[in-house]
Order: sequence, then structure tokens, then C-alpha cells
Amino acid sequence: MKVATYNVNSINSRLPVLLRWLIETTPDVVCLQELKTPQEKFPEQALLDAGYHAIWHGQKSWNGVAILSHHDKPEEVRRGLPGDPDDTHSRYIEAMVNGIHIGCLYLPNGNPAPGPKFDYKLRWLERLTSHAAELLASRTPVVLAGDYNVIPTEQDVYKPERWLDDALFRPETREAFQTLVAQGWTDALRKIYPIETIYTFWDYFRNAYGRNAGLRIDHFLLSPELDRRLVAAGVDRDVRGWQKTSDHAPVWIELSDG
DNA sequence: ATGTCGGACACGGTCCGA
Repeated sequence: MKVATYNVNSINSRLPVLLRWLIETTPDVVCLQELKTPQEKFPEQALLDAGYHAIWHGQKSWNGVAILSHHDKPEEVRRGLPGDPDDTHSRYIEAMVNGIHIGCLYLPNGNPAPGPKFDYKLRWLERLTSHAAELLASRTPVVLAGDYNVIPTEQDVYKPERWLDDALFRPETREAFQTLVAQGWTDALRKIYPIETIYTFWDYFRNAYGRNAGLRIDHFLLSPELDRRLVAAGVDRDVRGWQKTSDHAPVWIELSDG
């Protein structure tokens, strides 16, 4: 079973690229972020025509998350992260697909830091950590996939010294992510590629993709039940070189049958 | 500080967020 995550940076602007990638790589489950579309303008029919059922949580202009399934329709478990009823951002949706609990997340960027946006990011990470603990306690197979907007270590950024004050790399951010992982999650890409340079995002600015000036910020965290089933992982980095593409590349993992 | 996208508002160009 292949599970992918892809920050599309507007699903309607990205539809030709998304459909081409789906048809070429046929993932079983896909987590999407940054839909940038209101609920009613999600391209449900185009995805159905390509063979994918979807659930999604849209929002005008910003954010937005979706889960696609090549087989049965995802069975929605929750939308929105618990812990703050005043949080209006569409950044979390969770479903059961093929007996696996899938959490699809778009963590706040948090820049500029320090400031209220950075505070929101750290609060959101705390809420995610609380919810993740409950998911682990459920002892079910869980994937938490998405754009974390976290550069976990110096290994995950082309020039660490330039990112020290950035919300994606500040010590508070890295420590919060480490606290989450230390609950018992597996960083799937890093497990498969322990020493390699792996990037999932290249800025639109300054020919970042051409210079391979990238970041690793899209992650899969696996519960112990799924850690045992992890057989492969990768980044479809060539998609980042296509015309009219996102600034993120799709990332995927392959899981063996239960 | 810079650079480049995408969306909103509203139809040309500027602003915001990333």
C-alpha cells in the first residue's frame, strides 16, 4: 500500500500536474495540503474521473487539506485538531482507509518569528502532540502525514546557518517536533535514508530547485504498528521540475500488508 | 533585502501569505 503526501499550493491551479502525477504513480492514498479553495470549488469530479474518492476541508484563499483514496472512500474520523475551538484554519483532517488511521496535516508556517504567527505555530504543535499521544494510545496503525513546516535537523536544509531565525528551523520548533517524535513515532523518510540529503521543498525564488537549495519539511510519522510494515519511501522530485508546478514535491511511503 | 508564485479584489495593479 502506497501512501503519499503533496502540498499542491492551490488544487485548482495545480490540477493538471496533480492528475498527471496520480496517473503516473497511482498511490493508494494521498494527503493534500494548501488547497486554497472554498469547500464548494474542490475539483471532486475530476478526481473521481481519475479514480480517486476524496474527503476535504476547504477554506477561502488559504490552507485546506484533503485525503484521496484509490479504492474505498475515506471514512472521515475528524476534521480540525482538538484543543482550540477558536481556530478557524483548515489544517487537519483524519480518516480510516484500508484499516489505517490517516491524519493529514498542514502545520502553520509561523513566520515572522518571534510574533503571534510563531506563537500560533507552537500552540498548534502542542495540540498536535496531545492528539498524537491519544492516537498512539489507541494502538491502531496510524500515519501522520503532511507539510509540517519543520526542518527537523541541520541535515534537512541546504544552508542551516541561513535558517536559524526562521520559524521552520528555530530551536523551539525543532524541540517541539522532537518531543512529538519521541512519543514513539518513526520519521519514515529518515529511517529509509539515514544519511542521505532528502529535500521535499524548493523555494520558487532564485532558482532554488536548479541549485538544489531545498528543505525537508514534508514528513510521515508512523506508529509502531506501521513502522514494522515500512518497506520503501521516496520523493518524486522530478515533479518539482514540471511546468506550473508546486514549490513542494510529492513524498510517498510503501507499506506491506498488515 | 532579494526573489516568485497564487488568491483576493475587481479588471489593472497592488497587497498578503508563503
